Amino acid sequence: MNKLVDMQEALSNARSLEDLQTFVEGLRDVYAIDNLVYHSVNASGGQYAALTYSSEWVERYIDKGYERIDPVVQGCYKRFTPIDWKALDWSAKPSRDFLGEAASAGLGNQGFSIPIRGPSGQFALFSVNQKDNDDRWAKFTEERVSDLILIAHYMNERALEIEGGPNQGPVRALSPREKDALTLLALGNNRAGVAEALNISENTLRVYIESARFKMGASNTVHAVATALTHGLIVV
Amino acid sequence: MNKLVDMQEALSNARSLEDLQTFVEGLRDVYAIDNLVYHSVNASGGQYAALTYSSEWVERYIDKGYERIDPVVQGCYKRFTPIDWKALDWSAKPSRDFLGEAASAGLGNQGFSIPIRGPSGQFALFSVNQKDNDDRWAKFTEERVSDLILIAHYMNERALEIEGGPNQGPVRALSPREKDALTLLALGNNRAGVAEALNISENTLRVYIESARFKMGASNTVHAVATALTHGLIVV
DNA sequence: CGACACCTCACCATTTCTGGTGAAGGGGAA
DNA sequence: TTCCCCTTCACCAGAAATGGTGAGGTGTCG
Repeated sequence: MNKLVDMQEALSNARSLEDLQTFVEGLRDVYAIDNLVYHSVNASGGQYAALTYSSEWVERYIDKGYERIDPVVQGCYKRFTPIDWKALDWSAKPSRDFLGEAASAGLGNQGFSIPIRGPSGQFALFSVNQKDNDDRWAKFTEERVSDLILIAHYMNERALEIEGGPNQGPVRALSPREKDALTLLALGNNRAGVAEALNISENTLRVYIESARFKMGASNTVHAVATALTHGLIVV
Repeated sequence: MNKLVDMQEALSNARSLEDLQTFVEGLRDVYAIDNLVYHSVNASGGQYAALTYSSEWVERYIDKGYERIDPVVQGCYKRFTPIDWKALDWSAKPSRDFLGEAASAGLGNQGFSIPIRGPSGQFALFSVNQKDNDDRWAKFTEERVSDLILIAHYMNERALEIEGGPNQGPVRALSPREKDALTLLALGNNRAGVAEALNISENTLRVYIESARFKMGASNTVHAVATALTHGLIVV
């Protein structure tokens, strides 16, 4: 009996956001986990989540803007590798208060999260939460973390493909010169410096910046560079 | 005999970039793959690669700047999910020429790549290249892709931890107001708009932008926003 | 061949940004 | 309590970016 294969198949049949919610609930049961969370944010700020926490906790979390102090979110955004919640920094006072509140809301004491990054600035967090002692939790993570990493990535893949999910439309590709221009600007050059580096006149340079801006619907240079960056159109 | 577990152990013992090179060669032999490539680029443009291609091909590739036309690189930068090279766009003339050259250099006709993204704009590509017919290749990918996804992620993790590898030092954290300011700028607001949104004077806003610039060593606003973005200091 | 996208350059008035300096109250950490 | 960082505001001159329009050449795809 291979749980991983079953889960992958269940995922490949998911066709809607509701299916993903059903999937995380099924995953929770199959792996005997207390709570599971999949949460995705895209470059436009659009969010989508499928989770098994109580709606009271979710509402409170959103209401209070806890994502701003939650060490899981704050810590994972700067990482890319799965991390046990114990390894995060809980020293700040707001963090400890938050921890107490979470416990009151019925969350388990153990957890780990898998950060997932996609193109266009998409970022998702796949978290497992469990009420358990350290020994059993260590055993659980050792056994399950590989499966869950794969499931997290497959789930993110599905979520991005599903209509209305965290995905967002493509942006028109940039021409080589437009990429060059925006890349050099992102690196800190001003227009004069970029024009010199590219060996073109500043007037020509402006045409590239403006056409790139137009293509991406950006309102100014800062916006254009930021958009190109978050959409993976340029690499700095 | 579990190859995956062996490989994970071999990886956890890697302590240097040379060890990673040895690792990819070992991985190639254990999985009976023709060629393997791990290539990482960080936000500062620093690059590191461990691969099994001939040094002639690597030199030629770098010399000619083939990363600019290689559909594998171009295609993967916009994706986050493993992809078979057959599914990429090879229609452009430079792409087809490149394919011919690669074949002459002894590369196999089949391949897939696993894009991996880290924080601070780190991006790595883990590619498998094989000379094989479609049927056997399909069977190979079906059997091995899960293992290779995990290995790719573990390898990237190790590479980032190794001194001199693709990782780069942290940047001083931004204050909440500094984040607000840069975020709104990245979204396309000008200073007047940001000041209004934040309900502060434009003079105050400037202090934030300048102190953020100072912290990140950015030479202007575009650079500051780009840096904050690629280092995961702000989310747009 | 014609459409279309790309690359190159110019001009000009206006808006916006930058650099540098000074100052004051609030809060947390040592 | 003292020190440092955060937040808030002001002034000013000079540098840089912007918006809009026009126009020439090259290459590719159908």
